[in-house]
Amino acid sequence: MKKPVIRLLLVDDHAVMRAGLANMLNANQDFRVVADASDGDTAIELFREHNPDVTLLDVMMPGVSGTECLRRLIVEFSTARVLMLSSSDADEDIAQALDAGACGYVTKTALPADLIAAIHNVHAGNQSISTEVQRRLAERAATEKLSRREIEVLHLMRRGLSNPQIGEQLGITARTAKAHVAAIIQKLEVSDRTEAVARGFERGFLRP
Amino acid sequence: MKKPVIRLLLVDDHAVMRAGLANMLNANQDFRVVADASDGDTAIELFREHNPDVTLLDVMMPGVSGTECLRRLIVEFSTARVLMLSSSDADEDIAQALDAGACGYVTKTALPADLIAAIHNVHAGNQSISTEVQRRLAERAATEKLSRREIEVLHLMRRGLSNPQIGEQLGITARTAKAHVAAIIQKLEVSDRTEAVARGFERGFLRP
DNA sequence: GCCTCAATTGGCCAATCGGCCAATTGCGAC
DNA sequence: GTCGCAATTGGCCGATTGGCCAATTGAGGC
Repeated sequence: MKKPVIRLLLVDDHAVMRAGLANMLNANQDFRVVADASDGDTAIELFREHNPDVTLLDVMMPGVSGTECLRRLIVEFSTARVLMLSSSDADEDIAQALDAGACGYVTKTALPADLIAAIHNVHAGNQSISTEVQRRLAERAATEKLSRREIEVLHLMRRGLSNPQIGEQLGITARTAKAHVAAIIQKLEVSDRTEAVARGFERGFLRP
Repeated sequence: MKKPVIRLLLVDDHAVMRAGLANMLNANQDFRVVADASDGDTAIELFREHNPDVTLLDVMMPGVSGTECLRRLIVEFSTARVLMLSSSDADEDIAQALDAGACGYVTKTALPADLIAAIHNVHAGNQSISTEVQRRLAERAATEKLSRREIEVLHLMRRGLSNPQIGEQLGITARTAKAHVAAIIQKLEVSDRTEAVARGFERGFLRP
């Protein structure tokens, strides 16, 4: 028994996925799933209780988002090793997760062997980011990112507000709102506000 | 052995999910996963080969969509029993799948026990639709649905085309394109084309 | 302390948008 | 065969949009 068992915490709102993962990982001698949660709050509680070696955390969750949950975990347990699992490959999700301190990012389309390798990697203290994810990150770095205010404006655009309405909502002039919209259109390299919103969904700034 | 084993085909582009499901379902005496596929074409081939009792089919797949795969299966094997598995709860997906002849629709947030019950249901020849899904369907029935042409126009709006450009693309007058856009805005109960596109993403007409 | 960048605001203009009126055609349903 | 609906097109008008010019302020980084 030179290899100690790696104790895992699973966090995913899809119960079927959790059960499936648990089954699969427990079948491997190297792992033992010690707890699983369907939401961020429960996840943090269970982390306190079990102090797992590696946490598998789904990015997309109702309520406390996966990324937000990650942030809170890192604040409380700076040594926590977290591997993000994601069905979304929106670059915004990836960047935010790694920014928040994730040790790795695996999309759910990855092969089981890749996932297992990633867990080992993360447990060993390395980063684990697939080439596909790295490509996405590079693509993102190439394009300008939106400022906080612009994200805010994008959310109002999505709800069908005109420039004057956006201004009113934010307590600024219609003219300024217009400037923000113009900046968004330019940065996202689109031709109008409608395509900007569409791009917002593609990039992960906006959620269905 | 009064209960014959239910032979299953799994179709999901997420390898991790497939492996997990297979593990979980094979652990149950009632089921045996006889094959699994990561895309629609392979799924149809494997169906021909194994003729499974029930097929679990993911809605969201790259290439041939889950719903399209379902349609083809039904054409070739009219008696095929297919249970749709979905991480999306967009009403458009649900309606299309059931329209195409799915025997049931289970979201991935369902409990494993619910999934198992659903498989039994479908195998017995019943429909299996969760109350949550039924609620969504009712909500959808309440609002008007878009015509084929309008869906087409919505896709062009999403790409940032103006009314004249949409007209050109479709070989119709700018004025007609405008009429379609107006119809879309009215049916989706939104205030402009931008919000219409956002709603398109929410409802499932558009994909990130 | 300086410097960059986000946020803010102004005017001007052609193009586009959304809403209102009304009309014809053709296909599938009952 | 008739009904309903989708698709098509027209004109008109006020509001909104996006692009272009330029400027000030304040916060955070080096």
